[in-house]
This record gives sequence, structure tokens and C-alpha cells, in this order.
Amino acid sequence: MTTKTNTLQDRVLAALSPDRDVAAPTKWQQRKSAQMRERIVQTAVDCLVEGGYAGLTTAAVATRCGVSRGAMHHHFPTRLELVGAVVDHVVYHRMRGYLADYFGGIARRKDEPLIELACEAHWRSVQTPDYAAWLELASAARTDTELAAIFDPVARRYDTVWTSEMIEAFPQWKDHWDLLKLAHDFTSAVHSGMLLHAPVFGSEGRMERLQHFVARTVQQMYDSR
Amino acid sequence: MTTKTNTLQDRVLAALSPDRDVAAPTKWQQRKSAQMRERIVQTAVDCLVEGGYAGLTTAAVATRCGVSRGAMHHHFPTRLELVGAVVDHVVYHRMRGYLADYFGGIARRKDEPLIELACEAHWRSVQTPDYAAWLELASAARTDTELAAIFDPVARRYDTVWTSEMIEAFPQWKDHWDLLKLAHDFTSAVHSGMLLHAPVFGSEGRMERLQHFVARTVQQMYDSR
DNA sequence: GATTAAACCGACTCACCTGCCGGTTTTATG
DNA sequence: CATAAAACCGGCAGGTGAGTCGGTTTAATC
Repeated sequence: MTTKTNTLQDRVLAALSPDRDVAAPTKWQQRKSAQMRERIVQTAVDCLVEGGYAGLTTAAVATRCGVSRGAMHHHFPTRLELVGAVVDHVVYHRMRGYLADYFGGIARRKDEPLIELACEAHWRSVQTPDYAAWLELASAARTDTELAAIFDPVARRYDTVWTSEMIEAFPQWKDHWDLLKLAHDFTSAVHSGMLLHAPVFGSEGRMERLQHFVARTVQQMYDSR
Repeated sequence: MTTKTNTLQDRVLAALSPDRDVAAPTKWQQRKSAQMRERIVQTAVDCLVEGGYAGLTTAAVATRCGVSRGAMHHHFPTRLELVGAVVDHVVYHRMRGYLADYFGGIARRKDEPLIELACEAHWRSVQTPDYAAWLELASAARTDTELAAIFDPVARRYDTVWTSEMIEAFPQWKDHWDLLKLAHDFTSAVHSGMLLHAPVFGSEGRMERLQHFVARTVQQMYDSR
């Protein structure tokens, strides 16, 4: 929770945050509306994680959330608007969790190897429900053009924000911008793939072995810079 | 097309092949039935690649294939039976393509580094429509229990077959069985993840750079054995 | 306290997909 | 040629989900 890291976190999160105006709930009764919206979106994420993109139906969300379909329609006139809110919510919260994890870690033990810490924090952030939802959306967006129209811009925005800010988040890689970028692409790809293969990899140590190897490999990239 | 490699390929493919009896089309008119089945399954794969698991509907397949829904029902009474045939078809044909690619490659240039050849052949096999369909099924199976009941056993069977045969396919790794297994898990995970991230990675050289890095890393695993 | 606006409710229509089934054509068999 | 079996056809019923709409309750404003 140092001041310097906070500014970076704030900048990244601000760039990824939904249109949610930073202004506090000006009117004390419209605040309930925002709460309801948040509750619905959270329920939608649950439905998405549990039933996939196909399970993200307005009826399922309404039932599970305990609101009527009419109320749902009031806050999210169409299903795609709900999906858009889910996309924003998920990308924001996963990033938030990752930043808190990583910067919390380097604050506690400043002498440890930061690269492996970052890699392990990333692996943890990828195992969250938020990222499961993100993967589900990414997969569905490959064949659903309507979803892709919502998802792809956010995915690209996430990528550009990360690319432009990571040089400050990981100053050790100074003057090796392309190598850091490669390391990030590498880590993202492996971790996503590991989630996909999780059912067949099983719960033996295969996942752990692989994750250790990934962390070691990224460390080697850093050492050989 | 050497005799020795053929036996390995045959053994692997036999273990993965659908129940399709090796016996030739005994009756000259039931053969048309098999042809029709194959045509329907192939069309189903196309639908799957194009519209995702949600787009794999009996109506869409029938229309696209040019057959009536009644004929579809005759060959595949239920949608899940069609899905099962698709799963078998896809895992078999991707493996077939990979083996042909790899063993064709090592037959042509026997002095080249086999590890990078294998890694690149794997990357090519992963970019096929068959693997796109496989990924779509793997993703959907995470939340669709009915599909998982069909998909997971095949996925595990593929994994065990590969694990038990690869030591012969890659004899250079003799006495480093666990390392080879790790290399395979690693390669599978990265390549799957790369496909998922393809839309955001774009067509700049990011994918190529990453693939080169992966091949180099696997080569290092081999060198450090 | 009356009026206006927002939040909320449930039923209806429309479209789509699955499974079913009676009927028709084609092929195999005695 | 007769008969049976297979391949094939298209329409029907049941269920589900998205979007729409008139009506009701609750809060805000004068």
C-alpha cells in the first residue's frame, strides 16, 4: 500500500474501470439502483462460471438473483447489455485482484525474486472465478459475432493498457521492453492453456510441476536479458 | 512412410479410432450409410467450428448437409450421439494429421533437430479446424455435464495413449520420461492458450515470436536432460 | 398532499431447437 | 415377383429463451 505503487494501480484500474462515474451516489435513492445493478452483474458472473455462456440467460440470472424479469429488463433492456456489464466487471476485478496480490507481495518481502512472484500471482489470478468467466467469454466470442463486438474491444484495451504500463510495474526489465512483452504473452498463453487442460491434467502434481517450470522459464528470460 | 514408424502410427490411431470396424464395407448398400454418416459428421464439425457448440444444432447440420431432419434422426437418433461421433472424429483426425506431419518431416531430413520439428508440427496441428472443434468441445464440456460425460473419457484416453506411446515416438528422451511428459504438457498448454489469445495477439509477429520461443524452450529442456 | 418519475412486476408473443412418428422410396432376400 | 428391411422424408408437439408491454408500487419534487 505504498503511495508510489498506488498511483500505478489507480492508473491501470481507472483505464479498465467501467463507465461507473467516480462521483459518489449523488442521489440517495438512485444508489439502490446501482446496488441492484451490481448484484445482477455478480449473479450473472456466477451463472457464467457455472453454466458457461449458454447458461447466461436472463431468466436464470433473474431467478438466481431473486428479482423479477421485469426488473432485469429495467436495468438491462437487452441481454447483450448485461453481457457488456459482465465483461467490464470481470476484466476490472481480475486486474484489481492481481495488482493487489503482486504489490502486496513485493511490499512484504522486498528481497525475493520479483519475477517469480509476478508469475505466481498471475497464476493465482487466473484461477479465480472472474478469470473463468473471462475465458468463457473469450471462447464464446470466437464464434459469436455479437459477443465479439463487445468483448474484443475490451480485450484489446486490456492488452494495450497492460503493455503501456507494465514497463513501470516491472522496472527491472528496463531496456528489454520486447522481452518483457514476450514473457507476458508467454505467461498468459500457458496459464490459459493450463486451465483448459485442467480436467485431463487432473489433480496429480502435473499442474504444479508445469507452473514451477513456467516460473523458472520466465526467470531465465529475465536472467538472460 | 517407413515400416517402423507405420506400426507406431497404426497403434496410436487404432487406439484412438472410433468403433468403425476395420472390416471393409461388407454389404455394398450399407456402405452408402457409412458415407452418409461421415458426411454428416464432417458437416457437424464445420458447424462447430463456425458457430461454436451452441451452433451445433441438428437443424443447422441437416440444412448445411442437404439432408432431411428425418435422415439425420435415422443415423443419429439424438443430438448427443452426433456429438459423440464428432468427438471421436476430431480427436482421431487431428492425431492422424500430426503423426503424418511429424514422421513425414523426420523422413525427409533426418539430421535436423527432431525436437523443434515435433514442436512445430504440433503447432501446425493445433491450427487445424479439427483442433478448433476440439477446443470448442473442451471449453463447452467444462460447464455442460452431458457433454463432459462424452468428452472427458475420450480426452483422458487420448492423454493415456499419448503418454504410453510417446516414449517410443521420441526415443531421444530415453530415461527422461517425466521430462518428456512435462515438455508435452507444456507444449499443449502454450499452444492452446495461443489460440485463445489469437484475436488480441493479432497478426503482427507476436504469435511467431512466441512460437519460436516455445520451440527453443523445449529444445533447452532436451539439451539439459 | 398531489403529481411525476423511477423502480419493479408478471404475462404474453415470437422464434428456435429437440425429439417423435406416420408415411414414402429404395434396396435386399426368398 | 413378393415381402421385408433399410434409408429417407417432413410435419407436429413440447419446452425454452428473448423481447415487449400494460399495470403496480415506491420514491422524489413542488
